[in-house]
Amino acid sequence: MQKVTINVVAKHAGVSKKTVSRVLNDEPNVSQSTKQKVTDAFNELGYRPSPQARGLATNQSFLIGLVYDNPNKSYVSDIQTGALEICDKNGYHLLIHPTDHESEQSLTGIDSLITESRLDGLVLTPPFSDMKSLLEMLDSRKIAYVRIGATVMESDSLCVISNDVQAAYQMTRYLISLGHVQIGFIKGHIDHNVSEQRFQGYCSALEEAGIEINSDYIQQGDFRFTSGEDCGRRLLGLASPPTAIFASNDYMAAGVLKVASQRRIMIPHELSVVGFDNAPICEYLWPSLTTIKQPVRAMASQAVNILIENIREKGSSHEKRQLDGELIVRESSAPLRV
Amino acid sequence: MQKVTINVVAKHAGVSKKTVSRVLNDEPNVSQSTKQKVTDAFNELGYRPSPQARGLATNQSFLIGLVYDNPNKSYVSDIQTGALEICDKNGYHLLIHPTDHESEQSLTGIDSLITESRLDGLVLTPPFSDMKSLLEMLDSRKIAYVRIGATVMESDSLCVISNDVQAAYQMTRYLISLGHVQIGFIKGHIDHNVSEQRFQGYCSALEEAGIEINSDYIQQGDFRFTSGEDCGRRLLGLASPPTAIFASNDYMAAGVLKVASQRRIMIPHELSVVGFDNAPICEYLWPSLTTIKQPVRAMASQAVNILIENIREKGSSHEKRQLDGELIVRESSAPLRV
DNA sequence: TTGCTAATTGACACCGGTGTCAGTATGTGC
DNA sequence: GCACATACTGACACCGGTGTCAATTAGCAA
Repeated sequence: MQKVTINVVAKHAGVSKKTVSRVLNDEPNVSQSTKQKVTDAFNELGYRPSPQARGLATNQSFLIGLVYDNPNKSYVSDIQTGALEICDKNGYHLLIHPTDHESEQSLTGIDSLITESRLDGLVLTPPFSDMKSLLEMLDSRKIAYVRIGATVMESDSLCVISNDVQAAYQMTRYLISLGHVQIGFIKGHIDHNVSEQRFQGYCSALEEAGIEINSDYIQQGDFRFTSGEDCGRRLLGLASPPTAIFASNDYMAAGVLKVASQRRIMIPHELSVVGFDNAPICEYLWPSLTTIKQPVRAMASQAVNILIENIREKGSSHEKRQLDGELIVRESSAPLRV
Repeated sequence: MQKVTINVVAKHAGVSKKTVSRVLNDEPNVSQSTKQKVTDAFNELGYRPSPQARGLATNQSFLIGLVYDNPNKSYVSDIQTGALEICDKNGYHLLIHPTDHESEQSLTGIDSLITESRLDGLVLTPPFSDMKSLLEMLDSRKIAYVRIGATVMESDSLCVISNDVQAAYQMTRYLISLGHVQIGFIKGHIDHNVSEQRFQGYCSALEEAGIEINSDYIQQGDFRFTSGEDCGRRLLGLASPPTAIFASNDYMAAGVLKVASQRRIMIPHELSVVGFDNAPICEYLWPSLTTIKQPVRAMASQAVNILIENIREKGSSHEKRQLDGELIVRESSAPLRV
């Protein structure tokens, strides 16, 4: 069984290889009858065009790079799944590129990834979505890219973001609807723009409900488990502690759960604790964690979708899309006990 | 700034493109002076050879596929990290291919991945490592592959495995050393060969210590959180419950923790609970979980290492490697209270 | 039927590298 | 000095597709 090349197909169908190429690419000006002959030959021979040769001729690689630096393995996995789904559908492949965003080499690493692999496009996740030097490099090299979860807007780039303000607002309203008034909040890492957005959602829900914002109830965390413990300890140590705590992510919420458990505080009866992100731990904690599920996977697939569209149309579109999060109620939240 | 091809380099260095190619591939029979000229040209022009063209000429793709179907995102992430590390070092790229091992299409999916992307090699993770139909297909198509965590041995294939028997033995010995004699065990999914291996390790440690194996203490789980709950409930409901429970993975151990917590059983003072795998939840649970850390990442990098070696040497080696796990002691285990 | 436009097809160069092989330069033993 | 092996080097075809452009065929009005 020798290799089935375009020449073999052409001979088999009795046409020139250029005509085979035309059928392959759905080009116009091919008669129905020849098209049929060629298609039959495809099937009979089990022909698969070589992406290498194709790429060499068209200066494409059918490769899309995914850049990330996220310790949250679940997030990365969801992003990959969403991206792959669309890549597969369109005959593209995904090259994953985890890299340390604080390292000097991350930029040159991405640079050489592009030149070496001849990437057709790049998917950026936070914090790369907002990394100015990177965006400038990509712009100057005219590489197509799409930014996921970017907070700094630029008019001429593709972008898919989640509505964190709205999600945090929704969560806070939910807690209020349970009767809570004393609601603590643990902020995320100060460098991450989403931290501010989530805090904003919290604030606007309180304001809307006419609840005064108590600065004692607001603690600065950094998205890590241990910071959740610290902030939880401070909140629960207050003279008049909150009856509900909203942590900006699930790991910090888990930290609060631990502290509460150590102090024999019954959750959710004495205290409601909620998180953000729907990390896998939510289900394995006891009690399981009420949280916001981010449309991570959907964001990734939409991102790749508009990226591929953009590649095909040579950068004509500048689409931006925004997706909403979803409230997932589990065991860690309950109505306020009167 | 036009594209820097091999022709440009050749002109710049004043040699033929073939000579440039020789330097590129470290071929013999190039004089020191020419080599220097060409190398200088490389640097001055920032030349990067096109993998597409190279691949077209040599019938290689410099692409390695990674096949998996594992709901454990942390495991997948570690595998990817380990594999990528070595790929990068050797100028290969990794194509990830998650697929449902129970689906009929998984086999054809892998098949078309190979033909379409012209993969140079494949890394298989469980359960694909032991999927006979897949291995036969790869053998007949003469695709190089390496199996991670395979349990069925075949003499002529590359293989990297972990020593689960030894790890489970080590864990059980640790519990015994704490003074425990009544040690419960929750078996893993009956279809996974590692389940039996872990159970074996448990048994042999007990035997060695002269502790009789009590069949009441052995429960059949399926690696899932809920099965951990069920088995935990049964074990703790015994007239003479165990003082330590060894679950075959961390999720089931988390289930036991939940049940214990609901029953107000103090861990680790009244009951030691240990898991296996070192999943991320170990650190976020309270108390944090004593477990076995599998050398997942190292296994992946070694796998890719021997795979690439094999590709280069045209399948001459049939190496097998075995790596040991590591006991990680956290808060969930303590000496038996007398 | 003729003339003209539009649709269809194929010859051939080219993408950017590598393999083959023949040609030239260099070194060695006599 | 010569014969010969050995070290370098480059011309050219080729990998498997696509782009260009010219040639052929078909369709249709006059």
